[in-house]
Amino acid sequence: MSYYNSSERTRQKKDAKRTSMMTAAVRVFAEKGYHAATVRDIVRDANVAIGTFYFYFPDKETLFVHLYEETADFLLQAIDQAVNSRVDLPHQLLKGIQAYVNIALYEPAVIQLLLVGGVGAVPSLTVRRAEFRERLITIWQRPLNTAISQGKIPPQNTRRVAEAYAGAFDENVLNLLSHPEPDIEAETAVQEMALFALRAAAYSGPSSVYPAKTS
Amino acid sequence: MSYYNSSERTRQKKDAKRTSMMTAAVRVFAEKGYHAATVRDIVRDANVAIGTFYFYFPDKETLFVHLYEETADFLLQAIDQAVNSRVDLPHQLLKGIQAYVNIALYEPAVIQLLLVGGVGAVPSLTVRRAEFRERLITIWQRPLNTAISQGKIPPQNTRRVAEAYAGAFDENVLNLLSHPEPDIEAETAVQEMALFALRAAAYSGPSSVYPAKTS
Amino acid sequence: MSYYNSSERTRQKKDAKRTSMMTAAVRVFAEKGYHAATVRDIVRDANVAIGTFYFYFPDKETLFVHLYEETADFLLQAIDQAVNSRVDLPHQLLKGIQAYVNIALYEPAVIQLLLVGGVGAVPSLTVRRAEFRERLITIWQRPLNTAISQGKIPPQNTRRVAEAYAGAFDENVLNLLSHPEPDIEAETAVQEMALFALRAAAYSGPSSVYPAKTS
Amino acid sequence: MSYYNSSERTRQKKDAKRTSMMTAAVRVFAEKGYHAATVRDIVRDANVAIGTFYFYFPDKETLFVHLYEETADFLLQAIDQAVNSRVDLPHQLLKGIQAYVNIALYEPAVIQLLLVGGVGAVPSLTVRRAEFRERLITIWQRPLNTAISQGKIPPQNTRRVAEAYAGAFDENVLNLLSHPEPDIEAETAVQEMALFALRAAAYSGPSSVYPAKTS
DNA sequence: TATGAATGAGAATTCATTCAT
DNA sequence: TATGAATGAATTCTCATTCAT
Repeated sequence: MSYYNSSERTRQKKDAKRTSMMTAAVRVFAEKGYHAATVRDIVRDANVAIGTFYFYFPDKETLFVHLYEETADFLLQAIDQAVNSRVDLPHQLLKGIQAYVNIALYEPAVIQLLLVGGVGAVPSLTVRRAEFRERLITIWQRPLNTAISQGKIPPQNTRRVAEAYAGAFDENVLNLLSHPEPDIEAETAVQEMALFALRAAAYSGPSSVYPAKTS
Repeated sequence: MSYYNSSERTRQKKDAKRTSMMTAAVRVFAEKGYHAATVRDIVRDANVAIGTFYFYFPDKETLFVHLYEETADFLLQAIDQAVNSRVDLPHQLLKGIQAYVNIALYEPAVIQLLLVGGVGAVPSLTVRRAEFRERLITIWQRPLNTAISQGKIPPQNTRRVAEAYAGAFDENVLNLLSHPEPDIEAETAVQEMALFALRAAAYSGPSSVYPAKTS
Repeated sequence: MSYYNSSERTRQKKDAKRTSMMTAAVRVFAEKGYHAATVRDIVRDANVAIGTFYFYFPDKETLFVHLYEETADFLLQAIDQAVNSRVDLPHQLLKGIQAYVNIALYEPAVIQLLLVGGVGAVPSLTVRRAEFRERLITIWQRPLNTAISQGKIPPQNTRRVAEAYAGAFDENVLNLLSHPEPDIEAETAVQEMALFALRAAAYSGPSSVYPAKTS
Repeated sequence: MSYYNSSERTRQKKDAKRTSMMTAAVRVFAEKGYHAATVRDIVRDANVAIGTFYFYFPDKETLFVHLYEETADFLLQAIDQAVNSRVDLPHQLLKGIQAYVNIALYEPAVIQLLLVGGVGAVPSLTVRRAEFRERLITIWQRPLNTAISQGKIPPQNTRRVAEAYAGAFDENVLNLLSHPEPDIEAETAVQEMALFALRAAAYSGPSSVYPAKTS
């Protein structure tokens, strides 16, 4: 075991390769979807032999599910942090949406994986997808509940509204991405989405989230 | 699938076999998704031999795409008709949503096929999916534009709002279906969805779509 | 179903192919043993495509186990019938051994399959092998028990003796088959084996099983 | 595997690693059979890296064959010594059988390896197996020949009888081992096997090998 | 028209073996 | 000597598709 203490560099190399393979896997899965993506596609993209794949991962499905969960965690955490960084509903929505759109712009594979890639593909994914949606909905629901208890918005079925938010934002983001130059339109989109959400919650406080627009 | 009876393509009675295979295909595709559904599954369900499948359809993918389009047409037409049956925004939204929810309740396969089944599965579907979303968005956009020109709602980016509607309704419907007894909750859901949409469009007319609820 | 009543010829053809594939499988399994025999070997031998194999059989292991059981049944039945065709121990042994040796000579694959081919190979075979040995031992044990009750041989542990018979005959047969011209030596071998078995059971009746040897 | 300590090959203490791998290999091969046993299984069991395996052994098959031969040598030598330690047929058989049964009881892996493990599995083993059986048969044949020349048993085909002995003892031992508590029954089994063998050789001298049993 | 036996490309996975460190 | 990451040939099995009847 301790014959050569090269274990440090080896470890790092191994981790690097592992990471590079996962990156390749995300690329391929995002591009082709779970079924159409073959293990051969992945290893070709990662420039390793097929056996190497199975040295690092037990099988294709496990890797996919793992990637899905990791990606979901990443997205949810980002949105959640953004939302929690503010205390008033307008800014909570704005920041949350901003976080979502940013990820969509700079890591489009995240959206591909979570919203498109493996939707009806892997049986064992159905559960994870449900969990992902549930957590996403919860993230949007919390600020709504708070706003109600603070009297900022009237009582309403926040669960349903949060669901609607989640679906609405997905569709807006997907459409944004399908544009030729998404980043240019992004800021406008974020504001419109936030205003949409605010109105939908019957928010009647300070109407704009941008102080400049004082009208 | 009762909704196929309304299709022009199936008026020829002689190919009841073709119809039965398409019905079976919808069932199987909806249940298992595109990839997991095998041609054998379909013909077994339709009680015909596998050769018969290839007499009527060129291949699995073509059939799926065809089914997807037909299903999309069916759904879009139903929503469109419902929307167009009214002239005021509140009722347009209400009716449209109602139509959507009804179809989801009584032909859940439609939702499976369009929203879940083959999303990231079939390459040649990407285009059709885009078209489907586009048309769906257009359906929701039109009444918004009308309402603006009538001064019922303030000017706004109706395209973005319509996208949000489409996504929001999908998510609400999907969540509704995942409940144990969707039909019981359906009416409430429809109203909440309509109110959500109305508020989101900054509608400020008669606040309720149901006269009884005068509060 | 009844469109073409060619079902008769088709059925027969199918059965014929099925049989020919099983024959090929026996050949290959007997020659190479379970693991070394690949499905490709079998279909090559049977002159069909690899898919055809899986059209007829669920998988390699199931086929092998089935073949093993069928072969075991065949051998056991043959020996059992031969033994039961006589009533005195000498002839029972003689006939039983004769049957065994005959099968070994004319269907050597039977011996390969049962004694060599898949001994330590397939987990699910362990049970079948144990059953096969058990039944074989029982076949040899019965005439011994009868002989004891008739006073033809002294009381003894017939179970152990029957085990010894089974093992002894196997080894004799295996050695016979490894000779250049087994059939020439076969008759002598059978007699020697029978005499061996008779002596081993302490049989003291008419010493020869062949009436001609009256001395 | 204690019996390898007696091997000349392992006298060099420096390669305890080699020995530990061989021991592990015997364990694993005996437990799973040649094909199911992977090199990884072996090195895991021996607590070394997989590369180490290939430093000591050219490949899996060579090791197996080597192990088989060594194990065969060990068993044959033990039986041979036991047989040669006596001069009269009854005790020669008794001692030989005793030696065999003892090894089976205390080193069951020996029996697994030689009789079960890789019988039809390794092509290059066929020859070694034949040699092993040949030597085993010879061991049993020699005392028979001696007994004939001493007039203790009538002339007979000692080759065939020796084959039968070998097969019979194998089967008896295998059955003994498959019992829940083999060691309890072992002594009885040995005596019955010896008497079986004596009778089968038409031995008519002092009937019991145990003077006490004077009946 | 209808059948279903037959095909074979292609997918996932295993595992003996090599080799840079 | 020892390690274990990396390799890729080989295997089993699936399934869309074809075609003789």
